[in-house]
Amino acid sequence: MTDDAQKPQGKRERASADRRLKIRDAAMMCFLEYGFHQTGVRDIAARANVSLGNLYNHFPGKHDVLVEIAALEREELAPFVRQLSKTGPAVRQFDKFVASYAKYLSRPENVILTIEISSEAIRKPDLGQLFAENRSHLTSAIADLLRRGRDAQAFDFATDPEDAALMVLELLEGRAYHCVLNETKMRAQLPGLQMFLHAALGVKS
Amino acid sequence: MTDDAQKPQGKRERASADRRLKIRDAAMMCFLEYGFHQTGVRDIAARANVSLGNLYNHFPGKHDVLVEIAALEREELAPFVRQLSKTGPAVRQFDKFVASYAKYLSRPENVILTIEISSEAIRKPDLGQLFAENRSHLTSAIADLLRRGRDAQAFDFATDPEDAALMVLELLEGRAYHCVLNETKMRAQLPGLQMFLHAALGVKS
DNA sequence: ATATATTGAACGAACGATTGTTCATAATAT
DNA sequence: ATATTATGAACAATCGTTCGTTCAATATAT
Repeated sequence: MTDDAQKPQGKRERASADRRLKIRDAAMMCFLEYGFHQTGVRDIAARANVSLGNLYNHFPGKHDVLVEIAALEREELAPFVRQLSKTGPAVRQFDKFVASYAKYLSRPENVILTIEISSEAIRKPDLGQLFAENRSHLTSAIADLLRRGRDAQAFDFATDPEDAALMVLELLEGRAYHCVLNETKMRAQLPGLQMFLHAALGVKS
Repeated sequence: MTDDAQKPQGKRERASADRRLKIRDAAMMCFLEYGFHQTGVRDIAARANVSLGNLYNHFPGKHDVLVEIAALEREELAPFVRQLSKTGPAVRQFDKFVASYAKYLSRPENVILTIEISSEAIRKPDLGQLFAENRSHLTSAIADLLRRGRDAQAFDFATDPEDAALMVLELLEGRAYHCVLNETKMRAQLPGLQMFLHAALGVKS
């Protein structure tokens, strides 16, 4: 009868999960605004309207909150992977991916959080691995598409597809980062980017 | 008679300048090993064999030490700018630049320090500007070379040269960063990178 | 159905360590 | 003698984390 009949959760578990999300989101906003190391655990708790001690009931420590955010990023990347593995004309699909991922990267918060995570990942192996895995899902999906396109002679490039996929991604992210720092529009960069990529991948035009 | 006759410095000024360098280098090592925010001022002073208070005689604060390091990076980039503006066959010159800059980026300390600086630059305008200027010297030098090469029909690309130069740089740095995180050799990536860039810039082969 | 026991979320004071910076004092070069 | 540099103790603030405690929700026994 009650609405929690569908999901086998008690009031308690549900509330707890909500709190976790609230803390995670508050932390995201803080890390975004101040940076990871400039954010205190108290800042997160305050923004989440949660007591300091309670935060530690939901997370072992500050570091783990960032890990949770990195894991969230993985979920946000999943739709792009799915989109890439659809069937269809390779070039058209590639272009759609580039455009949509560029749009995703045009939101500064996505770029800044990625930088924050990746800079922390240098010295924190667990974050590093999570980050690398996130990335590798995307690149292998791109690589598959490139291979398929090359087999169908829609692409013509000599580089190893896996390498090429990495470079496509690095190019996209590099431009996005550049746009954030210089406060320019990512959208304005898209045509040039597309041309550059088409040339690099040998798209017939 | 004395060797400091050439440079009009007293013993004192010279010693002071040396101290400054020692502090700067010690800070570099610390930032490299622990990261900027994980490094305490005391760590820097200790590694430089300098008292805590004395460090503040040479630098207004911790932030300014990082600025000094960013300024050093500018000097390290200058040779590449000079190399780029030499005369000679455009493609050959471009390849030499890519190879030598890739070699520079193959040293992890260069990459990590750049990340450390750029991540701090997001929220510190002065660092951001310094960083952007460093970068723009390089890109405009690359852009000039690309323009020259295209005029001589050694290159064939449709993108705006300034944009193309940025993308070349982002690609190089992106790959370098990737190599640091995954602990792979930058040298192994160079051939694929060269091919990719040649295709993108329409180098006849 | 009612009473009792168990659980774990919520809280904020308290902890010890460390932060970046300042300052009075001592040493030293000019 | 004077001006500059070197020193480390002292400062206030903040750090991430732990603590004992309260209390509401759940599970169990009656």
